[in-house]
Amino acid sequence: MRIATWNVNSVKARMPRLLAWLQDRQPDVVLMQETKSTDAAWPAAEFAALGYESAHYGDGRWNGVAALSRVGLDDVTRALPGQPTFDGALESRALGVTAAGFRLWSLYVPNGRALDHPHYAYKLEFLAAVQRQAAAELRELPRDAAPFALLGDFNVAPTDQDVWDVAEFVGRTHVSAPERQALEQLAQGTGSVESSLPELMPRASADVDDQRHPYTFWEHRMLGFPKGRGMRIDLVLANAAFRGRVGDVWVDRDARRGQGASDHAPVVIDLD
DNA sequence: ATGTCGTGCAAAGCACGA
Repeated sequence: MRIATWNVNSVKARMPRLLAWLQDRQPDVVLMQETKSTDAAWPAAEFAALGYESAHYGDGRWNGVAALSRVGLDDVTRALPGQPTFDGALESRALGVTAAGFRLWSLYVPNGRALDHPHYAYKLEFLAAVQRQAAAELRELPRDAAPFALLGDFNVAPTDQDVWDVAEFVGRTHVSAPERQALEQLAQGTGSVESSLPELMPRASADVDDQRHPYTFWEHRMLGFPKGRGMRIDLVLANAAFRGRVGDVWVDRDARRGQGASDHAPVVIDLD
């Protein structure tokens, strides 16, 4: 069983590489973020041709979350109960699905923009809503027997080692104490620390700058990838039932290379 | 600090978000 999470930064623009990647990597389940698609424009038929059912929840121009599965796709939940709005709008940033008995959430956490920006408060409120929903769903699970995970673009670097130069981030979002505390609360709420811990990543590419802290995102701007200026912000938070089945977690850096790449690389989880 | 992308609108240039 292979589960992946990937911020594709427009499904339309990524389609050629995405289809090739599915055929090459053969994931069973893929959680996507930033599809930038409407439900009407979602290319379900092209995914179906490769054997994937899909569910999509999208605004159109911004956001958009989705799930592909070739092992069943049920109990689709669009948005978090009590999810905060921004400028009065409910944004498509959360999609819950059940696949092969795995309860999974595809999450695109708000960026925050700046510490004094309303988007930052929105980000913290969103993380609190994730926490409430995770806690509610975990209470329903039979004695932690069912695997549960929160996957996606959290827009938070868990530690100082998860950004290319911490000095660049002083006073900025993604590294602030409240964001990291919200992430830590989430980790506690799932009965787990992150699954994408360094010791679980033996298959990280040989040319990774720091294999203990593989990045998942490099800005398109400023030649972020060629210069190695990355961040680890695409995360997997999982309960014990999920963690107990994890054989390997790795960042697919090849998907970040070359023309037509998203600014995020997929995080791939191989389970027994 | 911002060299790149992607989108939508309404028009091939800009505003916005990241």
